[in-house]
Amino acid sequence: MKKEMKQVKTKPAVDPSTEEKIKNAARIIFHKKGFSATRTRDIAEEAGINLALLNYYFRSKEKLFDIIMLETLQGFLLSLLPALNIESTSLEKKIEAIAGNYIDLLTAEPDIPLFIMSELKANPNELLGKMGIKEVLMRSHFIKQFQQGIKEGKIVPMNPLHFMMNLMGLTVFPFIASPMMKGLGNLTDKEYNELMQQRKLLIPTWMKAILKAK
Amino acid sequence: MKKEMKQVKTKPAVDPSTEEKIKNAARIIFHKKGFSATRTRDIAEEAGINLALLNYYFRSKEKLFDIIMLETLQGFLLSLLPALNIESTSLEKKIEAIAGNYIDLLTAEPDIPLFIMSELKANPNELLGKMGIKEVLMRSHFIKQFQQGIKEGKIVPMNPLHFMMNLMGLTVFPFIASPMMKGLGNLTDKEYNELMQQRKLLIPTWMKAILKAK
DNA sequence: GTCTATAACGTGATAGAC
DNA sequence: GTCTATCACGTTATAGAC
Repeated sequence: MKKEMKQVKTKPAVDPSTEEKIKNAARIIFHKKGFSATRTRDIAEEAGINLALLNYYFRSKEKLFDIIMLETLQGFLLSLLPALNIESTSLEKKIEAIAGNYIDLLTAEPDIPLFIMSELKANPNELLGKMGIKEVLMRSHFIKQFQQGIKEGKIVPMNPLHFMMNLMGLTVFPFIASPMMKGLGNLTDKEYNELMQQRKLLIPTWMKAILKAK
Repeated sequence: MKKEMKQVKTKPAVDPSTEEKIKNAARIIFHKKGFSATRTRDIAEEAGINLALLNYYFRSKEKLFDIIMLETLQGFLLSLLPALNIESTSLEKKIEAIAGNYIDLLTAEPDIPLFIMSELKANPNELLGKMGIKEVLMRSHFIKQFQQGIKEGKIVPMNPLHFMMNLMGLTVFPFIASPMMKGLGNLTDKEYNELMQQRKLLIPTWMKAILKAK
């Protein structure tokens, strides 16, 4: 019996609502600094609004964070699904699509992986369970092709989790470790991004080799 | 002209000094929660001492953190060196040693990688430069063997950084992503550790395949 | 809805007795 | 060296005017 009605936004892209402005600011700051290190004042400043408005719209720092966390995790995991479930493409093509998509996504938003891993560990919640991502992933066409390949002797038998860890490790880890890697290699951001672009082609090659390695 | 003298510890193992107790507690809490999320009160409680003593010995939370950070980073990176510089072993054997060492280290202290990556990013300092690890790594026998392999046509030409990222990605990433992977795979800690143990043998096989992949 | 001012609380650090 | 008590400050959240 709620009486409030969602306000109709006439030009959401040109003139984002205050709520949107706060969420966008929160996303940026939370991703960059994590929950504990961000102050609500930072978010308010980034959004160009007053601190009180944040609590007016979202009641608390934690509630705002939960929203950002959920959206971020969904964006990260669900971006996999389209590639995973196209029945017409080979396993190799799917690997190519996943690596390419992730590298593009993370080049644009490099803070996401470390944010997710840190906050998921700090707050072992049931988010992953609620999202039902596990079931979707494990029943995907991608996994079916993988197991079919094993059955046909084209792929060396291996726990699918190893396979997922390898693909993610090769793709996502360089973004998590970029401060260290840039430091060890004396690389500028531009040079590092070029390495990442190279990996779009390299990772599928490597993954193919891994599938046959024994 | 310092007049203070280091106190002689008669039984450091049995009866650690207060300073040691605080450092050990700080290491545990900082590794688990990172700088921002840990409160000095947590450290004091973990150490079984009073909060005031922490400031008496280390002056500030930040100074204590810097010590832990330096020691942790050294422990993580320098643990590589012995394996890297043995001239009598093959590249394959070195990969085996590195993967095995890291998996053992991180099974015992799984918080270390996420701690290092997070804090290195939050505070882009010159620690890595100061440690001189870059030079040591790039001039190691390990890298020489790698480049020799390329010259002899036994290894597909590849930026050494890709090689390092791959080895670290396959080895270290599963520890960084363990909350997510355990969630996706519905695994207990014990089952996850078994997967990690399997990887001691699998990673060298995969890395060997990667070196030849084209 | 948006602001200013302030309350309520948590945290790092110190004073001072022992 | 170690403790209790307390300060000083920053931060989240709210009250209340507009």
